[in-house]
Amino acid sequence: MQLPNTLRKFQLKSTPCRTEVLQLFFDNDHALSNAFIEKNISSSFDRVTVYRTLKSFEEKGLIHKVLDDNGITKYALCQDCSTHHHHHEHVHFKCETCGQTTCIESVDIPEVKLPKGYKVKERNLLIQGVCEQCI
Amino acid sequence: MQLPNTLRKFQLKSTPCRTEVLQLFFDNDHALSNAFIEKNISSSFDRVTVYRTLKSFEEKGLIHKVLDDNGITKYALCQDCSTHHHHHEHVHFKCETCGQTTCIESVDIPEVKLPKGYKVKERNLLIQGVCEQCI
DNA sequence: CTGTGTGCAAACACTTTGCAGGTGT
DNA sequence: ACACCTGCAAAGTGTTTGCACACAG
Repeated sequence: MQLPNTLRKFQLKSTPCRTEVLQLFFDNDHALSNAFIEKNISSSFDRVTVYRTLKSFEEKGLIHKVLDDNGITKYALCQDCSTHHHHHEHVHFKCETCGQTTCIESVDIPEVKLPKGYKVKERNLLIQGVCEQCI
Repeated sequence: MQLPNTLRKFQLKSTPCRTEVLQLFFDNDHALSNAFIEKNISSSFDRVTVYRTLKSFEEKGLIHKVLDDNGITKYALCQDCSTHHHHHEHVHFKCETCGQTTCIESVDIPEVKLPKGYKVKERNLLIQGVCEQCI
């Protein structure tokens, strides 16, 4: 019963697809791609529906895009978006072996001093390497 | 005469396409995408040839991939690859207005302490905002 | 001469758009 | 009841592959 509540909190209608996608986000502690969701979702939804689900989740601030080194888009839950007003400036780690990207919530992106004239809006730090499980 | 020399230095045969692509990298101080090269190259080469040119440049260490927030791949010259053995851990800045991604060579990525168990291989810091010209 | 670069056609992968019909509130 | 979510088909965009020919060293 938590899923529909969360959806409602973000002004999203509660539907089967949305509930199951959200469930996946809760069950996995790494960033999810459209392809991953298609493969791992219990019911089968249209590829397009999943794309649209992710897009509306993002628009409402429930998830955020996570940078990836290859071209595919991944999303992760905004842990504290509701409280901290879109704070997701933590480090992301991508394992070269298993391909999973995890949010390292405990590590903030350090302050960076840019030359004059740059107006900073968003910062993304992606670290690549091998994760605990794959070593 | 500098272009063929550079190519030779990286064990790349000197051809018209390669020379002109390399020229573009020298003329522009921002990261280049395949599309940009196609549009701005003087002679006209096949889209595929440009892809392959970029790929071989990267393999030989002449250019490196630059992260981008949307899916398209961009490359930039490895300024010191020859001397510092693949050192391109500087900050990248992408302007939301003009879309250009520039390497901020002067700013290194600060040290980050990850939790135990992560083996770090590569680090990418992408800062988004508005650049000097677009403010 | 030989390995490799190039062009063309086609395939592939990921994502978006349009529209008709179904569903949540 | 109405807005909006969903599925299907199709198109769009970025990238890769296969093959025959051309070219640099």
